[in-house]
This record gives sequence, structure tokens and C-alpha cells, in this order.
Amino acid sequence: MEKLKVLRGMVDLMPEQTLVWQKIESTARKHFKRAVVNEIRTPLLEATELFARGIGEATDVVGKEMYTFMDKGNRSCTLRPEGTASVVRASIQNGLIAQRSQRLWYSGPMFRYERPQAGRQRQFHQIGLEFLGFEHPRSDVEAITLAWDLLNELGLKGLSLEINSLGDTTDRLCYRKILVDWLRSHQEELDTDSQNRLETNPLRILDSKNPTTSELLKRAPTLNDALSIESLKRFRTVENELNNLGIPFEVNPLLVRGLDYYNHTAFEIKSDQLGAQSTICGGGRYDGLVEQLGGSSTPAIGWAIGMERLVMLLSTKQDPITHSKPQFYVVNKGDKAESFSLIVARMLRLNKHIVELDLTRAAFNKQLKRADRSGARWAILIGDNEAIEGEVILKDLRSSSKESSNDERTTLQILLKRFH
RNA sequence: GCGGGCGUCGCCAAGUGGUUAAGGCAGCGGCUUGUGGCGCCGCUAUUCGGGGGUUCGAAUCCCCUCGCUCGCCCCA
Repeated sequence: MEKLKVLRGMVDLMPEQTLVWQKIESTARKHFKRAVVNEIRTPLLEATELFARGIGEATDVVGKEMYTFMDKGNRSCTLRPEGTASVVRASIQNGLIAQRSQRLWYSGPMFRYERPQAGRQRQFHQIGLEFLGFEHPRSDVEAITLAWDLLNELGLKGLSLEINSLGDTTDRLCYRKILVDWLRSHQEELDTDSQNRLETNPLRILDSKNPTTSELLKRAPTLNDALSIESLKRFRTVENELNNLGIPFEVNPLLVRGLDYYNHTAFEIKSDQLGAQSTICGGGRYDGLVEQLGGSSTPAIGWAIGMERLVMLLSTKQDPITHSKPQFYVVNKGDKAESFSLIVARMLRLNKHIVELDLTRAAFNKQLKRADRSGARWAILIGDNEAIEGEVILKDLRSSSKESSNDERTTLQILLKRFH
């Protein structure tokens, strides 16, 4: 029979790995709580239309990377490739923005049909933040700060922040025209991918990794040159406030984000310790999206962190997180003992102790061997004799004494009397 | 979708044409019928991702295929 395996690009997380994930999740939860950012959870599955309209038909994500299928009602459904569109949809639908501004965060799996490689799976996980209804550039700065501080709180080193301004819609259209005109005059020097993008998504050409193209782009007109006074002023405010906070950053005029909805501030946080996929956080302002998805005009900014990439960074660190070891390991042999051991283990757990119960019915010495390996401090030995008397033998596995007369033993006997 | 590397037991791994596919870890059983850590003994791949082919003979050579992995594209 053929072996069953996970789908390509999907990953099983084994017990030793889930510890790192739990740490990230709990750190993030606490971090957001301190900034009064509330959690939102939306479905993994949405109408295809949402992403097509929200993210943009011309993007790679929508064009070739979505998990899309027809359901039994003949509706086109898509496994969410990112979180922002869903959060905006949910906020509009539930009247969240109509009431007041919102600070939201989410975490969970996203799906993109791509070739897997280091730091990129088909099912991957993001922690994201969305500020809805905040217009002032200070909200950009707070959003960025929350990303930066979260990553630092997790103990990551070698991070760098890059920011850029894409301007408002008018700026972008204006620049788009300037750029396309300029690139047309150098069309022969462009790689084929970039030539295609001239039609579909010219701004994406800016962060092409093709060497000759990127060389050419050094001479191209920059986005900054096309910014209006207001947009420029806005961008300066972001820069100044980041400086005030002492958060180091660099302006990267070639930074363009892959999704259509961004305007004004765009940013990425990269790590120097990852492979080719070095961006661990990406985000920006998306003032037009809410309206585009049917809500009232609402300014917004957000970001997303790639959890797999975080995990890669945290797993290479020196101090590994380890599983909690049992305090008690219950060894039992014999029919009455087996029955009684269930009671003893339960009783200890009800009193907040960590207890591993041996369920194998193996020989005493085998069970003790396992007790030793489990890392438990105490072994509780139960045979039929003990079970009949309602007693147990407590053994300290660190010393070699058979029984010990300290507090643990006393506590145990008191508890036993109560439950027997 | 396109390139490079790799695929031998649950894990790590030797073996690169010749009768039985090393070894280590883990697991199981025993020495020790109710007392661990150490030690010793034994057991655990009719089979080398799958399918064809070459050969007297293949894990080892060839072809195809699948999977993993790294990179391109793109993105978190």
C-alpha cells in the first residue's frame, strides 16, 4: 500500500517544535495586550472575489498562487492567501469601523500555491496587525514600532528596517507614467519578466533581482521624485518619529510591495540570518482598500510577520526551549494496582502536579527505567499490596533512597487519605 | 513553471557491480518473576523512494517517475 504523506508544501509540527510556536504566540498575545490591540479571527475560506478585488488581479498572489475551487453550491472559494482583505471584509460586515477606529491583530494559516523552499511553505502562518481608521503618520510609526518591538522581545538579532513612501494614488499614477515612459526607452535592456510587467504591474519592476535590470534602475527616475509636497511631508514625519524613538531604519527607494492596495508608507523588516527569503515582516498603508471592498472611506495601515521565518531564527538560538518534565512518574503492576494508579495520578493532577502514568503493564524494572528517563523527580510505586492498603511507595529518583521522609511524602500521604 | 543537490530501518548513517545490506541512537526481551540510572546478551530492513532496463550477478551502472531540499520567480 502506498504511504500516505502530507501534501507538498504542508508541514507537520512535531511536539518539540510546537514549543517554539507556543512561545511566539504567547509573547505576541501579551505584546498586543499592552498596546490595547484586540484579536480578530476570520475564516480560512473566503469568496474568491474578495481577494481578486482586494489584492489586485495583476498581482502574482491572485494571478497564480491562490488555492481556489468551486464548492458544492458552485461558488468560487479561496483559501486565504493573506489576512488583510479578510480583516477588512469582516470589519465592514460587522460594523466595526462605523463605530470607531480599530486596532486589530490576528494569527493563523495562510495558503499560497508556490514552489516550497527555505522559509516558504504552501500553508504558512502569519501574525498580523491592522489599524483601521487612523490617518495621521503617527499611526504608521506606532504600527512599525509594534512590529519592531515584538521581534526584539522575541530576542531576534540582525534585523533591519527599510521604509519607503509610495505616495498617494495621484502620485503613484503620475510616477507610473514617468517610469513606464523611461523604461520604454530602455526596453531592450530589460529582462523578459520586467518587460511583461511594463503592461501589468510596472512598479514591481523596481525590486527586480535581475542584475542588469537592477543596474539599469539605478539611473531610473525614483518614486520619491514624483511625490507631492504633502506626501513628502508625511514621509518626513514618519522618519522623524522613528528617529525620536531610536528605531534604526533605512530608506529604500526601490521598496515596492507586491500587493496593489498599498500607498504612502511601505516597510519591511529583514533578517541577515535567513536564506533567500529574508523578509520576516512586511506592511504598509492601504487607505483605499476599505472603500474598494465596499466600506466607507477609511485610512488604514498594517503588517504581517511570517511565523515560519521567525521559528527558523528562534530555533537556531543557543538556549533551546524544553518540554516540562513530570514531577511524578507512576509505576504500577497488578490488576488492583493498575486500577488504583489511575486514582492516584488523577488525584495528584487535580492538585496541580505534573504526573506521567505508566500504561504499559511492563515489568517493574522496565517501568522504573522509564521513570528515570522521563526526568521525573519522584517515582510512585504501586503494586497490589499497596493498592489494597491504599498506600504508595514514594521513591526519590535523584538520590537512591527507597523512601524519603520529606514534605513530598507527607503531602502525598495526606492526599491519599483524603481520596481513599 | 524553470534550474542545482539528494533519496539505505523511527532517527543518524557505512556500503559506489559479487554469495548473509556495517555500526550508533531509540525501541523490545532477558541477565534482575516487586525496585531505575551502569554493564552484558539477544531481537528489530527478504531490502536500499517507485517502475523499467543493462548484467551470470545491482543499493551500487542507464532511463523514466515520484518525493525531499536549495535557488529563480514572488512573497511573510
